[in-house]
Amino acid sequence: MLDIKYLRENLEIAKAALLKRMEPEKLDLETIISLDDKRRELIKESEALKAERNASSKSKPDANTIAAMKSLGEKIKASETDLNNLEEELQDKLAALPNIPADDVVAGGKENNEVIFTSGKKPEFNFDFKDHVALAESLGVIDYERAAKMSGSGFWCYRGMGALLEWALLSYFIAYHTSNNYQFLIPPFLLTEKSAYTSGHLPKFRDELFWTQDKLCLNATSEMMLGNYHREEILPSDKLPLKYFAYSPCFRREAGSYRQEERGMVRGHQFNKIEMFIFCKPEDSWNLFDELVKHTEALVDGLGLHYQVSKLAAGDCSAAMAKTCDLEVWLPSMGIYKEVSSISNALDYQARRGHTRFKNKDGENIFVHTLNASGLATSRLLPAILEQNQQADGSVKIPEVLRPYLPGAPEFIFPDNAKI
RNA sequence: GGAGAGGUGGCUGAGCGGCUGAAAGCGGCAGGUUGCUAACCUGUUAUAGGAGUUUUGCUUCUAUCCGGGGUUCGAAUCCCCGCCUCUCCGCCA
Repeated sequence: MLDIKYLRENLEIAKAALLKRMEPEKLDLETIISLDDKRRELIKESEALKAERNASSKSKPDANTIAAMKSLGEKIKASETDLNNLEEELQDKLAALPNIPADDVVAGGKENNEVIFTSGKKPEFNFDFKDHVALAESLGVIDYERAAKMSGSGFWCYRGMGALLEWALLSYFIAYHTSNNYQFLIPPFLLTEKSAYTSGHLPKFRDELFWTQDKLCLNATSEMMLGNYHREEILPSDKLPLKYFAYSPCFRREAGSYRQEERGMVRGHQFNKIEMFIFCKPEDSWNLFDELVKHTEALVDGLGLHYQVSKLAAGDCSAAMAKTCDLEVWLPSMGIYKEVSSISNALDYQARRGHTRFKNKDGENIFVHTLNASGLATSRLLPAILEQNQQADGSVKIPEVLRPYLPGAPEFIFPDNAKI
């Protein structure tokens, strides 16, 4: 959420910046400001009435005063109702505004995304290469059919070497983040509606979430959890920045999104992800943003995959974020790069919603900045590893960093002709 | 799922429907005392939002005792609903 005071004082700057990501006809800051003007008037009015009441309630009033206060009480109630309605309207309008894009974020949508870094080269195959679905089938690492039988479409079951490889990836990430002094959290995988609002995923993604009969929803990214971790807290300033990473499965309905381009594990209802999350002082957030980009790059470099990093245009960043970079791995069978990590700086936008603050030198409570980055989502890495590392004989070379986490530290996965 | 107990400032913990933003203690901060430390003494000590102002300080008002409603001229205090914590019983692939 943006700061109404900031908007009042920097109307033109804010407007210009927001237009980088919004349609002009959808941006109406003037209405918001005038609602706030009205809100201030009502506060003045209602507080004057209350002051009057408080003045005569300091001691026992006489009969006349009691009669007068009775009608005053009704006025107060009416004025409070007006104020509440108005505040709700203002909050809704304010909450619907996206974050102000950072200065170096260009205007427009996806088409203006800019590749800022490329690592490695597209692998070339002098044989008929397979896509990851075919590879997973012949290697016996993923069981799509039985997963569909158990859970319906959009799920898969890791099997044997596939399950071990998935676990190895997670272990590799965990070891990496731990060595960088990020603290490991395994959060609950169900969260309350309030938490989903605070994280900014509601109301927008209501239909994308799975809901339980207890009005809890399944975690769709642990960013939802981590953003709430220090909700309504004043963090000790000497403990900042607080660096966390969390593991969680992520559940998404992905209603109606199936396309040929998203076969296999590229998009599903459940996948594993490790998420980095930082709470920091405002002056540190852009340095930490760069740090997060470096960490995600280092993880993919370690796996030896070809990838690119894109800086997203304003319209393609999620609403809470001032700037986002995506790290995308190359999927040869599709001829495209697919996102495995999204690195974002929310500035104080999320913290304002969650009331996460710290005390600065002058004793003032200031909203922290929050950043998050996947580190990483496995469901597109495994396809990239299978496809980019496939050999002429149908085997797949296992990235060296993962071998220590696999029994016998194997160099290759071979087709499994004995599977049932 | 059933029965009960509870939730008050940074912490412990009082609290009678009105003079209680809230006693007392602890802690924190500033100062004093003091060879040093400890002890002691004095003062100070929440957050948010309005308004004013000689505008970075100060004045003033309002709200906040888990949250939301209600009763009342007036609620930390009484009533209802919810959330959370604890105890006991039941259930538990």
